[in-house]
Amino acid sequence: MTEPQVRLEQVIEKLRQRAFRITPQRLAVLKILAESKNHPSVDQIYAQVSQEFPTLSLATVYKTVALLKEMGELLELGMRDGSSRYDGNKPWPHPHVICTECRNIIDFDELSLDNLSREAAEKTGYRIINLQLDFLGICPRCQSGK
Amino acid sequence: MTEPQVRLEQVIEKLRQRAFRITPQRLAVLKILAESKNHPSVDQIYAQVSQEFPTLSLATVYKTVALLKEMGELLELGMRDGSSRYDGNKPWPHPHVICTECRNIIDFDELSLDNLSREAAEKTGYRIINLQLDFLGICPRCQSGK
DNA sequence: GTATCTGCAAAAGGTTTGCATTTTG
DNA sequence: CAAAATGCAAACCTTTTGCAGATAC
Repeated sequence: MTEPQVRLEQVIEKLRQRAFRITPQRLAVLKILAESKNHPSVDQIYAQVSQEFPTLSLATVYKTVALLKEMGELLELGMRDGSSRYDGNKPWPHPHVICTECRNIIDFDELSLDNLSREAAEKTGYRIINLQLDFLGICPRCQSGK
Repeated sequence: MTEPQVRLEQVIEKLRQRAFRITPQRLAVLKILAESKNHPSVDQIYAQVSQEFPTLSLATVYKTVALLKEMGELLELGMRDGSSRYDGNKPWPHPHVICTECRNIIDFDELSLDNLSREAAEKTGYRIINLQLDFLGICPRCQSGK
């Protein structure tokens, strides 16, 4: 995991390079995402940043997220219900383990996806751009009925 | 791949066992799903069955799909955009390769997911119930600009 | 005959869009 | 000062829900 403040600087630099503006709202959203080990949803980002910026709108969060995604600086985790969760610290594809009860999401880095990707490309002829591997289950905490 | 007519009989039998009714609408939806190698969406199922049953409603297709899912006789493939595609022939988790241009979906059976599942369970303590592995890319046809 | 299923229309829920206003560089 | 970003509200789209009427067993 990249240090949050380092990661934040990286993304700010990328924004500058492409002449996007560093607004206070963006900066606040960026901060949350740079340290996002909990894979927040847009709603969660909004809720957190709102405390600091009461005038912040959901639309702005959505637009910021879309921008970062387009820049390749944000990993979008599409949930099955149509909503998404985000990882702004490690924006490349990696496996996740998702609790279907409490919706907690953790990384599962023991498995590299590069080989799988290459293999799929060879066997199918597709040019593979992206992949998503999700394990769905019940986390230890929810198993114990906490 | 199970022969479509065999698969159809299997599912009908399961429905009978649980005292669900075999309506003409259900039967028509079931037929499409039993031979679904193209991983149809609800809309596509609806469009196809509508030709035979002009009075069919989307809601009925959704309800049938939900029932089969609950019975474990249908695999739901959650797309990132909130929509879903279905496999009624092989209802257990298996990897897919998805074209982001034409939305064509093919199976990628060279890779077994059972070991991955077990490994994730051991390493994380989660009880793994389900998993989804999707490769996203451009199919050969779309690469050639057809 | 009765519990279940169908089909319509309305509601839901996350996300996107249009546009007037504000702000950044 | 010009171009870009914000914030509001309306629009979108797939899926879900409630309910009256129809139907399988």
